[in-house]
Amino acid sequence: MKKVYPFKIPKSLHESLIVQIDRATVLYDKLHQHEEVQITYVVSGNGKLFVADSIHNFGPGDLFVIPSNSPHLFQNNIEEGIEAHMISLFFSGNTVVKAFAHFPELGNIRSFLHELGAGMKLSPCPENLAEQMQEFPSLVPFRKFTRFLSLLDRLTRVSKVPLTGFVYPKEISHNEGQRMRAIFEYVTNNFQKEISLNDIADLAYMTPNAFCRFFKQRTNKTFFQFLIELRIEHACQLLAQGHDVPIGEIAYKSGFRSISNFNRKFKELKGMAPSKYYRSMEVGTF
DNA sequence: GACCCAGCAAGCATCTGATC
DNA sequence: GATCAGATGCTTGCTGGGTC
Repeated sequence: MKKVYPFKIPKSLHESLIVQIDRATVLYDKLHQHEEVQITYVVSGNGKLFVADSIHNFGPGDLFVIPSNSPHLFQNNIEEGIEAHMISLFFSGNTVVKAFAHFPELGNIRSFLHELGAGMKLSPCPENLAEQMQEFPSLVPFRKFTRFLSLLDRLTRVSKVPLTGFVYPKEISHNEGQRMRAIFEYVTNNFQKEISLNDIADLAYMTPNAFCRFFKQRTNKTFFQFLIELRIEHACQLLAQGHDVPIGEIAYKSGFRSISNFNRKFKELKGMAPSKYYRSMEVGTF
């Protein structure tokens, strides 16, 4: 098995803020974590973002704030062949909180970073924030820093959607990381097929019972809860694409073998039936 | 008539607590 | 991390009602 995390953001001695542009059809495809807080704006591309115990669809105009040491992975939708274009900022949350400690004027930003635990999503991101993110790569260091302050200030005032209900308490060990990565990789590549607990436990070199415990301890949800969420997110993507595909076919393509079970799970997670979700996408209420 | 959705019951897979 | 037993809850298949 290949070696992966923990990830280290390359940073020079003269920079506290890293701006990174990613342009690729296949993004960095390993579940990873790093000490730096990550703010990512999606210019183009779409796919799935895995953060800790949660899965989110991403698309153009979305902005994500991923907290320190939160395991995550952006997976671009290769089937559509659209290149993903993302602009990301990385910075040490602890350093910023400490540096701002003596400036009462920055109290709101300090509290914001302190309470960032679950991360956040802005979908779609307000236009002024989107413009700010796209300007970052062309700014000189000083302007980059002042713009960064302004960005954080704006983020404290927008309405946010938390990314996850589970805050990772610590860094994952290397062995645990390899296991979790193998599990995520297998599931994301095979969720449309039937996956048994035995299959996935074998993959982790564990008994089914030990695997259930291992997975729950590290994600705060059962393996099948995770799998169902992944399948429902995929179904949402298919529904959002329109094309008048029957609900039954979408259920099948998302890995469900029974429409009634698909309907039930969909409603549990999205609060509405699949057909209602499809209609709401058509009239643009999302 | 076709499709979608929800309710129900049975069987089975999965989860959990206790213990080693 | 493994084993065991009991509890829990998930899946499946069937049915009937609603909507277009």
